[in-house]
Amino acid sequence: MCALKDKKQLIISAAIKCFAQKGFHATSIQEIVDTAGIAKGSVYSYFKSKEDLLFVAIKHEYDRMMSGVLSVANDINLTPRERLAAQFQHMLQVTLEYSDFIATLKNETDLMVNDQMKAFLNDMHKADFQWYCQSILAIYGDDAKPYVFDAAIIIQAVVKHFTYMDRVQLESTELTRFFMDRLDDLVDGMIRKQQKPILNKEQSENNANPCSPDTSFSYEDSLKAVQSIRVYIKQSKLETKIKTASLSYLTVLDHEITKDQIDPIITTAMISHLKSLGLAEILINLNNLEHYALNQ
Amino acid sequence: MCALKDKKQLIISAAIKCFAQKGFHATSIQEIVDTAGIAKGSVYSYFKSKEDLLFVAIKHEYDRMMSGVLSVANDINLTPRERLAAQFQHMLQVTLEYSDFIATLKNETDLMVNDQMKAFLNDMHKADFQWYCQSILAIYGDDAKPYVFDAAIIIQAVVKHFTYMDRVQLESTELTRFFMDRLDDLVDGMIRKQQKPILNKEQSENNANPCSPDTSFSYEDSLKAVQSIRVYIKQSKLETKIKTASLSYLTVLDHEITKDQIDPIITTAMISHLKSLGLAEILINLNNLEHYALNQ
Amino acid sequence: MCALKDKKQLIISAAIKCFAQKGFHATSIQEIVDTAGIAKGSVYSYFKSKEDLLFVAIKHEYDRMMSGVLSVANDINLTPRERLAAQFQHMLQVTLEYSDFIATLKNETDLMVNDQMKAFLNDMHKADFQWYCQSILAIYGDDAKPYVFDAAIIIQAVVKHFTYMDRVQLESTELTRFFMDRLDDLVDGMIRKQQKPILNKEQSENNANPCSPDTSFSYEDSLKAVQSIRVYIKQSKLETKIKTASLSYLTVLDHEITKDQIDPIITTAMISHLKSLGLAEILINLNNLEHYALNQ
Amino acid sequence: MCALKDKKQLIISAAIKCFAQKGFHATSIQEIVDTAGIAKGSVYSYFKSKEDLLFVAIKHEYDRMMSGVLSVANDINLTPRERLAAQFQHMLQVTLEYSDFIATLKNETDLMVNDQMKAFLNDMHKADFQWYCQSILAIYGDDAKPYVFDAAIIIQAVVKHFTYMDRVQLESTELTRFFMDRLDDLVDGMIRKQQKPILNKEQSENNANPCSPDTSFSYEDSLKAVQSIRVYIKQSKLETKIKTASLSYLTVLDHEITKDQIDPIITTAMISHLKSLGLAEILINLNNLEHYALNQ
DNA sequence: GATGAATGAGGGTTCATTCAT
DNA sequence: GATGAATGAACCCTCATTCAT
Repeated sequence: MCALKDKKQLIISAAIKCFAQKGFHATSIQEIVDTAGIAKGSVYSYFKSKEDLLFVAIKHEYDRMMSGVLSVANDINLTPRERLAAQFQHMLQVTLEYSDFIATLKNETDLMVNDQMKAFLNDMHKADFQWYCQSILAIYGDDAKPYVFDAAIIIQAVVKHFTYMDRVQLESTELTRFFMDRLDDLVDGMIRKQQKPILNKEQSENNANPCSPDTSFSYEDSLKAVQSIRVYIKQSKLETKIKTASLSYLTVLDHEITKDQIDPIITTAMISHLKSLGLAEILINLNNLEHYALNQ
Repeated sequence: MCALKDKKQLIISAAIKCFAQKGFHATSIQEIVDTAGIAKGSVYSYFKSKEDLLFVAIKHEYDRMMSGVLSVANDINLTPRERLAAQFQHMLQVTLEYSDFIATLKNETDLMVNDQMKAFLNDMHKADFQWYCQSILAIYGDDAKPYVFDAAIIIQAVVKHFTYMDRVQLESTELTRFFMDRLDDLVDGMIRKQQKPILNKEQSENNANPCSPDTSFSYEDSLKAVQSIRVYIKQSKLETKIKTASLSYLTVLDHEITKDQIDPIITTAMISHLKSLGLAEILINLNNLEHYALNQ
Repeated sequence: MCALKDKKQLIISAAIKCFAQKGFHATSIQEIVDTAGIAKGSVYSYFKSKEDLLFVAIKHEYDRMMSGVLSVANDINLTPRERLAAQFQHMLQVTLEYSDFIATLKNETDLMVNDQMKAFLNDMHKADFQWYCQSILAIYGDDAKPYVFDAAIIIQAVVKHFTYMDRVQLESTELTRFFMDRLDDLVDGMIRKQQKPILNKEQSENNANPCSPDTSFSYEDSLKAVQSIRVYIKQSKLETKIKTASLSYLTVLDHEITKDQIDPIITTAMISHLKSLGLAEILINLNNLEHYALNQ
Repeated sequence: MCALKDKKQLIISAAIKCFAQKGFHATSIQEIVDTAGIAKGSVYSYFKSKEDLLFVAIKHEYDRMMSGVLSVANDINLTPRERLAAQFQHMLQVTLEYSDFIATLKNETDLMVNDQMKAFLNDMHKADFQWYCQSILAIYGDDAKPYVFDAAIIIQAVVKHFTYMDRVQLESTELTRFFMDRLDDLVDGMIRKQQKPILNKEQSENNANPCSPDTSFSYEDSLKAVQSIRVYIKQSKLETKIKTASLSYLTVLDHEITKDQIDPIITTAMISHLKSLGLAEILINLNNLEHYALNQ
């Protein structure tokens, strides 16, 4: 009964371990199945392809790790400061358990095998960043408001750096205290100095964005992008009504792009509608289209 | 002669550009030569293999970038604080020029194709970190001494994070001011709070060390390592004198390892001599031997 | 200089020979390269895929064979009867030379690996049939007009059967005489009996039609078909003007299909335009769309 | 018992349907079981292998179709002409019911997966042809005798062509009348013109023969063939009496082959006896032996 | 008897590397 | 020195077949 789940998890664990050691592209399916101790063909009972295995594995490990982290981080009996500290502490504690997953994540470019992965990694970074922003605002109040992004990006960088430092065994309680102290130092300093912040909202959203719009996006690329989105939507399981509407928006988009003069209002509106579908798989293409359309 | 150099540089640039976009393993030689506009066979006139191309390209771009950075950073007319600021500023300014190189570096695991690359990346990180340590000590004096590593690792993390944030165009003067201010905030806070530092020298040396000594290094492994080094040195193009001396050191090392009681002084001395040859290819084996010998 | 052409021809010959012996799907690339005496990878220098190799090989052999057949068949110094006889004779004479190609063609279903192949085989059959129709009309005059299709399909069947009868060595002059005599017998009999013919124009067009419109074509299929055509046209090398226009027609088609009531006039017009592009690759989809649209 | 039969028939029907659509090699067991709505393993309860499934399915469908065709065709109350007409008509009427089977047969090469299949398809063609020969002789009398093979091969070609023309719905009564009329035209013409016929008995036997005896059959091959037949008979489920007799015949055959002078009478007799066992599996070997023995 | 997860040989394809021109 | 056709190892993936349940 549980055999299926177990085997899938077995493959995921083996894959994550291999990806951590050699990266996605340098890892062969053979190495994964050898690690898992199963036959080559079995992988394809559970995953459509090597790419799919990567995506499912990353997503699954992320969810597994986050479920623990968030349960602690969202404890409503804690003050915001205690909550952030709790989150730090928990994350540091599970670092070892998820060391392979974390090591796998270090190879951004290598993991971006398709738009789905790009969108997922992007979402991960953004969610991470936003949580820091919220925490900082809650802890330090309105005085810190202008510096939320500046502080968040620093703390994100530091935490990432420490979790990526493999094999170093640091005591998590002390390290948590250290992070909180440094955050205090930073925010206090920022508020005291009252200088212009480095990052505004928009810039911060590009933070560590592994799929920020491709500036070399061409006319042909945009046509392909529309096409690709159309295909995705058509085969999606959206309500018929929404699907039809979305396809209409796409047609409009197509017309706009083909025109000599792109109307930014219409284009933005259409893209906005499509973004609101919440389909991570097409997000990157929408971003690219948006960037292309607004810079013609 | 110059034509040769030009072509080599052309290939390196094309390779770095491709590696930046897709990673090392996902980039084919064909893509590189297409980008460079040359024939496939030509790559092998200048580089032994794809791995060699990666190594030479990374090293070359690193040297090129560093020559600029260091020339500014080592300006003796500046105070230590001004020097660090100058280094920040310069690094931020050249970020765009070296964006492909920087993007290539983001994929640590993907780049570690052999011991040579591992050793080189490790050295890069260490040199970086040590420069920050020295700067901090020089700027903040003895009060900061206990916190040098803590501060250095944070500032390293932050700078790396910002340089890796691609395409975000921030004004370098402001950003430099920002980095310096944050460093002030952090070091001031650390000194004021007078808490126990997080990192000691040893731990800091493992910082972001992608090829720290393999702790599972066995007796057999160490024998193999010595043998492997011996082979490498024999076929190397070192001066005869130096080569002979090095092989003698190796013989001593071999004896030590085989003994029941390894003499740390002798062992360290031999390894130190061998490290001073500057042969990146044997560095990792030397590190592993060192770790093994000192932990018996 | 000719090496490239030679090698391509070598691969084609080997492939056709293998396909003739075992069929397309049962033939591995390894067998083909063993037959050709080259390395596996070389196939992919000349052909995109095994499917592409099949298509190019069939098309190439067909053209090669037809160039000879047609040059004889179109000799304007001959009477229609002599022309048909000349065509028979020539075809029988080259049967041996092209025996592998002819044997390959016996496996209709096995060869229909994609729409391109389906369309090509269909076109082959149709061209064949039409040539017989024209010849019969030219030889026997208006009296034979009602029976053109009936006679043509019989003679086509017989010729095909004899060319497919491998290993039987029949004298081509006698066989040609035989074919002409039998055709005389048949047409004379038909005219004499003055019965209703079996085939009308429409039915005859379905003769051995391996890709007549798929009657189970669904709404989703039609959307996919439009999509597929759009992709094909976009990546085609049509003039920009024509491409743009074609894409507009497609958009209109898309709208029509999505509507509750499909307008047959508009739909037919759009499909007609697209058919006139002469792109064999999209022909089958257009046929399917036409059939679907007109039967809603 | 009946459930078993039903399931076997279910698998056969599903298999034939799939083979018709995509051919044997391009059809996977998975597709067949999906079509049948059963589990993958079940196929192997009823069939030894995919090849066996093909063979049994083809044979089964052929028998099923022929039982109907023959029951009509052998009606002794009809004149020979009425009998042939009845056979035509019946065949045309069941064309739809057996359309998948007929479509499957179109791919001769694809179906020839082993000697068993080759022999079976060959036998099918021969039986077909011989029935036409007999019918023609019975209808047109001795005048037609020289032209029996010529007429039969034409009518076989035409009927095959029409049955292979899928989806064309022609009225079977009219088509039967058409076939009979055309046969009249052809035979009348042949008798009237009194020319030398194209095919003699021997040539006609090669008609569409997909597995005529292997002319390169060697002495060693013939020994192997006898051995192979012996093994097959030993493990067969023949009556003990028949089995013993058959093995004796084989021993005689063995002796003959080993002799310097093979006695054609004895050899032919032995082979004839063995052929009469009706074991398709050994037929091809018997044919090869016969060919070898009679050409020494 | 029925099932479908597991197996691994073998398929098509890619690509680093070589070498004759 | 420059070229790119040729090579074949190794990749990802499919699928006929087996077997424990």
